[in-house]
Amino acid sequence: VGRPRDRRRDDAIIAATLRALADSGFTGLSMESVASRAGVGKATVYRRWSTKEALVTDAIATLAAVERTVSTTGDGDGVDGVDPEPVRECLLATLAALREHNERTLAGRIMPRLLAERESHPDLFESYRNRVIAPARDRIADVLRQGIASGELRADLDVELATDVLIGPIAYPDHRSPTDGVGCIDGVVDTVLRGIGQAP
Amino acid sequence: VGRPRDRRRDDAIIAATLRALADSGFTGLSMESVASRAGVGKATVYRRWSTKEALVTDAIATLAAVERTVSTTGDGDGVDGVDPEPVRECLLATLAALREHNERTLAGRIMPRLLAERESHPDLFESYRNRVIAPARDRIADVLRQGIASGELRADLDVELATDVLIGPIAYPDHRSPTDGVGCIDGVVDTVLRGIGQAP
Amino acid sequence: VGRPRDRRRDDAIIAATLRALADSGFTGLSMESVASRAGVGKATVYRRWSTKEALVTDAIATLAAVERTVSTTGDGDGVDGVDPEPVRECLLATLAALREHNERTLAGRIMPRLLAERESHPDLFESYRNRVIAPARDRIADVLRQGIASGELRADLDVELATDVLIGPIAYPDHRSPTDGVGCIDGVVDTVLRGIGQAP
Amino acid sequence: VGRPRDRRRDDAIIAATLRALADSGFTGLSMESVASRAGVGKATVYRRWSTKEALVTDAIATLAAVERTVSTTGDGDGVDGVDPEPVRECLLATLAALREHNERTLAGRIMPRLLAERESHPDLFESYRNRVIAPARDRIADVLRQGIASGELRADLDVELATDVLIGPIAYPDHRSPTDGVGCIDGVVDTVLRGIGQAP
DNA sequence: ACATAATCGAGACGGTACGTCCCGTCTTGTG
DNA sequence: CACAAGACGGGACGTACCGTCTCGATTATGT
Repeated sequence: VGRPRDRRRDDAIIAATLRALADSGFTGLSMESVASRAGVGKATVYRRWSTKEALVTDAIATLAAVERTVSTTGDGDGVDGVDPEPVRECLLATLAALREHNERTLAGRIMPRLLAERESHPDLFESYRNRVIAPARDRIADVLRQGIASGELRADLDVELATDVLIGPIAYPDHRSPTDGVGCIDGVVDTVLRGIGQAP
Repeated sequence: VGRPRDRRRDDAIIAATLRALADSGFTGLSMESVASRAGVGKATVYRRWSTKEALVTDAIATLAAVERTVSTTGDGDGVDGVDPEPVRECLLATLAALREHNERTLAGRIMPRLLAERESHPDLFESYRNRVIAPARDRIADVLRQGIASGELRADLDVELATDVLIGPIAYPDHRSPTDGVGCIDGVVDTVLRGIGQAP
Repeated sequence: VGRPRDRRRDDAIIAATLRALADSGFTGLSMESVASRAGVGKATVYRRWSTKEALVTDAIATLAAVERTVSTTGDGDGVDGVDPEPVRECLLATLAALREHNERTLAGRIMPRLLAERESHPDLFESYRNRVIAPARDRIADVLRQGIASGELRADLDVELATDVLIGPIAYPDHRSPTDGVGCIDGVVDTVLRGIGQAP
Repeated sequence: VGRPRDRRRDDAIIAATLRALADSGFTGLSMESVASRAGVGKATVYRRWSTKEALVTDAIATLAAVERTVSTTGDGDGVDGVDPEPVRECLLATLAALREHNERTLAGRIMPRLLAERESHPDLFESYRNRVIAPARDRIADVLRQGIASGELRADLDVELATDVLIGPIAYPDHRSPTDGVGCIDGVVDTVLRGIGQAP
């Protein structure tokens, strides 16, 4: 009995939390700013999440993982062999999707915040890793495993290591000088595919 | 005329600033905490740096770049052929030195802080990039160029791209799951050297 | 709309202000000490009075004037003549009431503070004069005018001057040596009544 | 041995102390402001007076008492009777001299400061009383005693009480409304001389 | 219909952190 | 040594912000 809670407030608060997290990080985030951004009274926030940790944890849990690229799903057998370089194309498509997802959603801006506060709040980054990073790495690893199966990639390939070197320039685009930078996906893929060593 | 300033205070304040920056980031850093960490009155800090920006900028400027590894300097011709794989060894040594420098000094803990606040304070991250990141990338690029000259590496290698894929797992070790993790330098170098594609 | 202000805080703040004013004067008074004395947060004080001047001005305005002595009111005609020396008795009662009021309330301790800072803050002293001093002088002047009307006092008496000489030892009891001092009301009244000159 | 102290600094410091005392009172006075007003380094002040109390005490001790009025000295017998009202004239001259001295020197501005802080620093006010107030009262009392001796004043006069009522309007001129005010010495003297009561 | 009870926005409230300012102590170089 | 200039640590105060609380208004629900 009594006035029921308005479910739309939940969504507004979560969205406001993600925006505040992207703008200020966990420490800089305050329940007051979340309430203000959501156009909601402070009591309405505290009635649902009693602590900042609980609120942010739930907000991170809603971060959608990158959607599975259509081209990687479906086949994998390559019985017809219509595509001469399916692995290279799949990698390019997957990495481009990751980059686009990173730049479009708040996840790309939230990650460095959580990474910076990993020492003081390791659980938050861990939650982010499971929700966003792990699925993204899985997309790449899937392509790599597919390539191994099809014989295009080395059989002794360490998938995790290869994922590391492929995802690095995507996940941390700020590492290079800003003048260079964008649109290097093709170069990264080719560099890693062929290797930098002189062919024997 | 008057009592001269004590130069030791400058050093103590800069050191305290770096520690505070590593612990709290730029926004979370307060002049009061710096003074307290340095065992110094607040007026002593403000007498030298009137704003937080000026103090942090100067502090970042003192961050020592990683020292040039001895093995990369010296020779490079390899005329006698005593070293069968000089490029691989040089890369391993350089990357290990970078990782060690990252973990030992505060630079490794300061970087994610500055990266997280790059949107609001791009100049600070830019300063850090020039002071720490650029020299570190130069170490790797030097080795790569040396390898190209000696014929061990492809002549058409894009040095910047190769640096990206090599430095990624070192600069951002937290990207992988913590259970995996450490000591993958050999794997990264070998993966990039040989390439992941099936040898033709 | 919103939570309404608690009126009891106003009273507590005003009372604390008067105490602080008596203890430290206007310059020495700080909003922080007022808040502390009132058992109130600083924001609660600033929400009501944005400046120290406004707060102290309002506090002084609440200083109650000395209440009108009962014996001076009421009659004045003296038709029955039952009281052979009504003016002397009335003066004694009035001056005693003033002294008692001065010593009991904070007004007596606040006055020298405001007087000392009259140069820098003349408005505060002026407010005090209107609230406390003027009513007190009026009590005496009333008695004097009544005495003139009844024929007990000189018709050509300058009421203001007579008030001056009568109120002086009451308002500034510290002027005399502390060893002498107290309880001289009778002497003052008789001295002023009879004059110090040899009767003609 | 060594450089001797400059005696002129002592005078400058004392003068600066009195000015600071008049402007800010004892609590508001700081050694720094004294040194600044005196055009002297802080160490020069502390070399001579180690505490603020010692400095202010010495400064008050230098406050000159009001000089004895010429008309009160000299004769006093009045055997020839050339002066029909010597007491009235002497009182007027003495009170005028006191008022002039009060307004001209810093003593008049220092007194309310010390009076306001009498509770916290009774010794300072006591020192001031002995140095300034007591001599001033003595000037009046001398005239009164002379008048008693000459028969012009009542033989049973309480000199202290009469001094109280006479000096009040001079010592505390701010008690009256500022619109009235100045030049009331004649009125005060006549009022006290003749008394306010109807002549019998 | 309508009383009930919980939700909701607004804002008061106490507490805390921080930058500014000021003071007394000290440490220089100069006379 | 005296003297000024000024560095130094410490502390007080006003500002701003946050989490908790209290209010009046609103809104479904159950009788």
